[in-house]
This record gives sequence, structure tokens and C-alpha cells, in this order.
Amino acid sequence: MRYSKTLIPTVKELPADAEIPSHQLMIRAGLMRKVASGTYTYLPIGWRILMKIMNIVRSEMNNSGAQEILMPSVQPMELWQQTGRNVDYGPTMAHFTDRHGRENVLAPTAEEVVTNIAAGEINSYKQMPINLYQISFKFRDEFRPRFGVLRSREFIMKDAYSFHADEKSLDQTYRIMYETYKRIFSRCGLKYAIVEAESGEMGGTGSHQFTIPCESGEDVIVQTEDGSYAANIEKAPVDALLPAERGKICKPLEEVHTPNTKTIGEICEFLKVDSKSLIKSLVYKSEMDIVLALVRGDYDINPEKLRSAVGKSIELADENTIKNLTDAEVGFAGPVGLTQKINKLIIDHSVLTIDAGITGANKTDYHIKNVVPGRDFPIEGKNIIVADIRNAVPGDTYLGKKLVFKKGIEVGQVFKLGTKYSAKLNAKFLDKDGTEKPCVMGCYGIGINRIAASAIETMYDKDGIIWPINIAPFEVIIVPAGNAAEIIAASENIYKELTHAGVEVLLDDRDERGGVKFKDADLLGIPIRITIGAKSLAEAKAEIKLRRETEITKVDLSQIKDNILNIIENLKNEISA
RNA sequence: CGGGGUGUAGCUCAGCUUGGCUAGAGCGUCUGGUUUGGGACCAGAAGGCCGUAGGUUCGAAUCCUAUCACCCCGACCA
Repeated sequence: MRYSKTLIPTVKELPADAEIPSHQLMIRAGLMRKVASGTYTYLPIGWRILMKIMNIVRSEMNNSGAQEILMPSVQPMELWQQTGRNVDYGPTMAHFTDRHGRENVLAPTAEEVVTNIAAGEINSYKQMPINLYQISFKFRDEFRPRFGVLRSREFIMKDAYSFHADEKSLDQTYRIMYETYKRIFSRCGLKYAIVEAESGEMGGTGSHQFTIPCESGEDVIVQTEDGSYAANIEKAPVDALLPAERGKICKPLEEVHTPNTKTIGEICEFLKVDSKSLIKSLVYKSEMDIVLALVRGDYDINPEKLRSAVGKSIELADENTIKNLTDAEVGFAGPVGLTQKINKLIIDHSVLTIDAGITGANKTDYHIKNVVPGRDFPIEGKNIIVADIRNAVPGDTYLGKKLVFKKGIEVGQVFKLGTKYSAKLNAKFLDKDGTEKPCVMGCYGIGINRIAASAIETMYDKDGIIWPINIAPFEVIIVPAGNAAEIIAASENIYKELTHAGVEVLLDDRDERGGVKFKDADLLGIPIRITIGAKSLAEAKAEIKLRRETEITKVDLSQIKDNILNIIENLKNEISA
């Protein structure tokens, strides 16, 4: 491709609204432009990169036996109502009414549509397992789009859905996808980490996340020090802390006046105590049940862990529910005297480290002191569960090993869905034994744009992007350094020769000074640069330089093609190795 | 949704506090010339409804009100 005929609007200045390297560089290198908050137009170079990533994903998916399909981005609301996910997604799901008065959804994902297909077309165990995937735009009305393409509203996702007659078959496909994902991210030249994850809103029984560790990541990855276990913070278990000895302190309960102290911080400030002696009490609702969750004041409740402790989906109770329950303003709830009025009490292990704690008095502007777990509120019995329901923090251990924390970008996730969708959408089949059963499902997503962004986040320098060869917009850029006729002619020759040999080449044929071309070549991050200048041309040579290295090699013009083919092969082997 | 911030040339930003001359700079663009291996130089030029709508005033980019857009922080810690 010729630079002079391609729209590559590079910019020198840092864009005002870009904070992280990938966002800045994607704008500066002319890969994309913002249209509105969280939506971007991909320009020729950016789109080439995305297509290269999609082609890697496509070839690996096809090789693993998945079949590509295409589903609509506008989907009927009815399907989402059948699974109830219109409620789960809430305002993140964009929807509109069409001219016939029907509600439509801008697809944030496609479980409903694909399961609907399965319901119609899969009737027998003989048709399974089957794995259907698509690569398409998704729309999620994020409450706060940010970091360029890392959290955008519209993005490209590869989403695959597998259907099975039983769990065992699902396990097999899940394993195949897991291995396929490893190959995909390796081929994209990324260093990834695989962590155990919660299946969250998706429902299901098992999940792994593929993340790219880097500073700009929004996910927190927790690993044991020896690396033998890794999980997302939403899942990461912690060892229970040693409980306090009971009965050492037995002061009676004491009510204290604590006006306007609604937060843990305010209470600590007011009573001059450490947050470790506070028992934080949060009221949740789960369907019709009221659940009280307790955690030590210096920890955070982990809603995913709480959900699995309760066994049902939960949400924070609204203000009125709390007022009715506690007869107090929000901010003064506590377990003492409340256990009869709730359906479930979930106590984090950390609460048992408290020998005499402070908690809300269920009375506006009052707390109680000297609260002894087990004496002043029950810690065992029916509907009382002591569990791990808090977020891991530095200093925690798991299986006796210290936990370390890293940030990462989630680029892919695999889920075992089970029968959540097939049951609700009536995707049933006749099994060998003649009985009707819901299909067992798995689903597997990859964020295409995030692969591009995380590649940049992990591979760039002060001059620009450094693409791994497999997802680079071009493999080679030819820079004629000068306008002399022989330089142009030699450049054109090499361009033709390489293009015919199947190499992806960008020829910088612009009427610009050398410096400008070098700067742009570095910014674009094309892995191999060929420079043709008067000096080396006099010796019938051209220069070859790798973007990631500083060293320049002079090569005879007649050897350029073989040399480049060799370098490309080596760079590719490096990645697959 | 709560808090903070910003909207002035294609881009990055001054000017606004304390209202008043023709609204500026750098980069980019166009013309001519000199240059030509790491974002060149000289001379000239084009380019603005100062986000939008009201208001105050003799007079508004500047003050007031509303509204929209964008960015940052937070949004389960009661």
C-alpha cells in the first residue's frame, strides 16, 4: 500500500482526552478517531489491525471445530424478558421502540438469540456438541466509558456458544476453547495470565478469564506468591483469620450517641477507634428474602462471594426496606436484636476476630459498644452462615500462601453456563434414553479491540507503538530517504518484489523529508523498516532495521527479499514458540 | 446518578479574574522560494456564530441563568 494514498492522520501533540498510552497512541498513530463518548471510527490502519486480529481468532476458532454465524445487533426485547436479563443488565442495555411500538435491544451479547436458534434447530443429542460463534459489534451503555477502546460503548466481540447433551461434553469443549484461547493470545503476541473468575450475571458453574497484566488494567488479579493459583478479585478466596478467644472480655452492651456518623470513617473518627473493631452490617435483598451481611469494618464485602454464599442473586436493599427493618435511618443497622427479623445472616470470618466490637444500634444516631459475636448475636444456627464474603486485600493468604495483586486487562473469558438459558428459552433435545432435556451450554468471548489496545499497553516506547508482527498493520515499511530518481526507483522495485512475494508492505512515497517519515514509521510501529538512501544505494545496498531494536543492517539490494522473508519467518516463529 | 473540570481555528491551548480597540499563539493546511537521513527555514495566505439558548449592559469570549457535549474522581462500605 502507498502511504501517499492512504488516510493515516498522525499527530504530534497529545490528544487532550486520552490518558493511557494505548488511547494516546491509537489517536496519534491515526488508527482511529472518536465519534462520541465511547464510540470510535477506525481509520484504515486501525481497521487493518482489527482485521488481522479477527483473522487469527477466526482461523483458530474454525480449527477448533466452531462454526461462524452472524446474528443481528438489534434483538427483540421479548427474548431478553424470557431470561430476565433485561432486568439484570439494567441501564447498561440500550433499547428503543420501533415504529410498530415494539421494544428492541442493541445487543450487548447474544445468548438469547443463539439459544433461540438452538431451540428451533437442535432436537437430538446427535446434533451435539455444536459450537457457534460470530464476530460482531456489541453495544453496552457503560455508566462511564473510558480509556479509549478499553471501556468503550461499542466494541467488537467474538462470542461463541456451545451446546451439549451433558456436562461431560461441555467440559470437553470448554477445555478445547481454553486451549484455543491460549493459542489465539499467543499468536497475537500477548503475554497473558489465566485466572479463575466468577461467572457473575452470566450465571453458570465455572469460568476462566484471560487477562493481560499491565498498569492500565481495570481488573484486579490475585495470585498466590508461587503462582500456583490465580483468580480475579471478584472470586479470589482468602484463608479465614484466627478467631478471637471468647469470654476474655465480657463488658455489657453499651449504647453510644453517634450523631451523623453514617460511614465507617465517620464512626472511627467520632469514637476514636480503629475500623478493625467495627462490625459493618449491610442489608441485602434476595428475591423475597432479607439478608444481613456482616464484615469487619476494615474490609469490603465482595458481592460475588456473598451471592454464592446466599445461593441466589442478591442486591443491596433500598432505603425504605432498611428503614422498615431497622426502624432507623440508613447507616445505623446492626445484627443485635435484628436476627429474628431477617431471613438470613451471613457472617464473614473476619467478624469472628472481634472480641468486643461496635455496630449500629438500629436506632438513628446510635451505635452499640462491647458487642460480642456469639453472645449478642448468634453465629451459628439455622439460616446463619459463616463464610468468606469479603474482598482479598494485600496481607491475606490463601492455602497458607501470601497473595499478590496485579492489574490486568480482561481480553477473554470462558464460561460454563449450564442450562440457565436453554431451560428458560426452551432449548430442549431428545436424549439417547428418549427423555427430553435442556441443552447444556458454554459461552466464550474475546474483546477484539481490547487485544489491540493491550498489545499497545504492553509494547510501546517514547517514539510510538511496537507491534508484534502477527497483528501489525504491515510487516514492512519502506522509507525512501531522499527524492533522487535512483532512490525512488530502488524503493519501487523493492516494494514490487516484496509485495509479489506476499509480504505486507507500506511504501512511504510521500514528498516529505526523511525525518518526518522516520518519525511516522516509529509511531506506526511497523516491525521492519527498510531505508533506501543515497549513501547505501551507492554500494547497491539498503538498510534494514527492526522497530524494537536500534541496530541497522546493510543488505545488498539483490538480497533484500530473501533477507526480509527470513526476518518475518523468524519473528513469527518467535511468537509461536 | 453524586462531586469536580473543560468547551475559543483542523489539533494543542492563551485571553475571561477587573466587560470596551481588528479575538491571539504554536502545530497543521495552502502559495512561492531555500532545503532534504530523525517531526526544516524564510515570505505570504486561508481558516472563528468564542458549545447552544436566553438574560444583564450603551457594549459580552469575558458577568448571570438554563441547556448540551466532553473529560476526571466516585458510585455495595450505609
